[in-house]
Amino acid sequence: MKVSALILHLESFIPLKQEEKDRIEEQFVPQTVKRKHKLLTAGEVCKDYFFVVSGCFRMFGVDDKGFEHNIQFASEKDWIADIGSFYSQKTSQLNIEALEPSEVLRIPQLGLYELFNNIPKINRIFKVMIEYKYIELQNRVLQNFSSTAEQRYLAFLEQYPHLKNRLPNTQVASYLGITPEFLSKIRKDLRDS
Amino acid sequence: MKVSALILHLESFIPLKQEEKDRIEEQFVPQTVKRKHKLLTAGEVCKDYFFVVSGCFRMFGVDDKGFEHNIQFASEKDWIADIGSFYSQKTSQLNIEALEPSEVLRIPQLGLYELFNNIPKINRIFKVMIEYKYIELQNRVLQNFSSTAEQRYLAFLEQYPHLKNRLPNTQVASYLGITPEFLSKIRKDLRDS
DNA sequence: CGTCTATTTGAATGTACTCAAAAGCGGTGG
DNA sequence: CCACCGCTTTTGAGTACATTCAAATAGACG
Repeated sequence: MKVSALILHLESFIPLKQEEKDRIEEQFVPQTVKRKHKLLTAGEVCKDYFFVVSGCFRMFGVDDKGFEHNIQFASEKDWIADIGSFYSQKTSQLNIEALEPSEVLRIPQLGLYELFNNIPKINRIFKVMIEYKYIELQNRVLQNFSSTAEQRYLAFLEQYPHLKNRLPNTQVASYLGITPEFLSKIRKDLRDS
Repeated sequence: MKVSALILHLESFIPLKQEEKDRIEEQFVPQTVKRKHKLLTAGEVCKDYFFVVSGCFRMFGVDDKGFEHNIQFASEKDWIADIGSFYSQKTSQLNIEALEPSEVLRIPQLGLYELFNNIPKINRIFKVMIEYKYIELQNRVLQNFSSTAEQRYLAFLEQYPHLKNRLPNTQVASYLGITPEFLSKIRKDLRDS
């Protein structure tokens, strides 16, 4: 049952009453996503928040030269949405795309607001979740400034061991902010040493 | 009165009852901070959250070569803390330092938790605040990947006009992730063109 | 007024990118 | 089961963006 993964995840933050669980389950819609299919396309408004039950996604932007830059990956038990677009209901500059066949639980804006208004715990859980994500991003900014591409690659392997054998290197390179060619050279150097 | 700046700021998110305002004011301690004085030093635990009433701060990390990297600035009506350290009560790797003579309102961990537990609105306000900061950071990551130092400098000037004539260029360079020398060359090129 | 810090400038260097091309790998259809 | 296609990975040569180091100049604060 897909929804149980979500409830399990939420309860790892704060235990929920049965009545609360029921109300939460009501708002989520299960969805199967094919590889390369997009949950969000730049130019659209991000109307839903997604909880990843299985599979893997990337969120990326495209610069003026047409190059894609991965901002984050999301796999099992992770959340993904362009929260800037979601809360403002302005068009998004970002894309969310499945890197594998995946299953998600989708909650539309109104459904989530319903939960925020009626279940205070959900507010607290979402506050804590975004705090974690904020800390992660902050570390990433700091790391991008203070270390070489090779050090960042090694740090990525340590921090996301469950992703390293699952993603093509071109996706990892895009996440690290380097070209696939350069990542290939880094990997060669690491093998040789 | 220092505290009124805080209440005004909070009410820009959600209106508060007089009773709530009183409870909030109780928890904050006004503090004057001299230039170059630190609110947080790497190696300590971040025990307080700060609201900046006047002045300006930088938060920075130091890499293994001893170079400082500015993660964020905080001036009037902004909040600053190493939230990773604050919530986990583990030692921080970051420093928070006044760039100008400043005034802050300090709230200790217990005081903030008291507010979180007794005033649900405060939870929602802090959730929204961190969401804004998250979006800002995300844009910064994307920009660092997709544009040159010159473009990032121009974007910085546009995004933080109130800071541009207030900060030494070495601080701006550290925020942009470049050397002061290179920023100087960028500024020269912009003047010449 | 002196000291300390910030800014500018230049030459040599390094890290990562561009472009091009070849080799590898996995899946699909005949 | 093999051949082919698309996509990823590797390799190399030349280049660009940004750094390092050093030194001169300018500014700011006490």
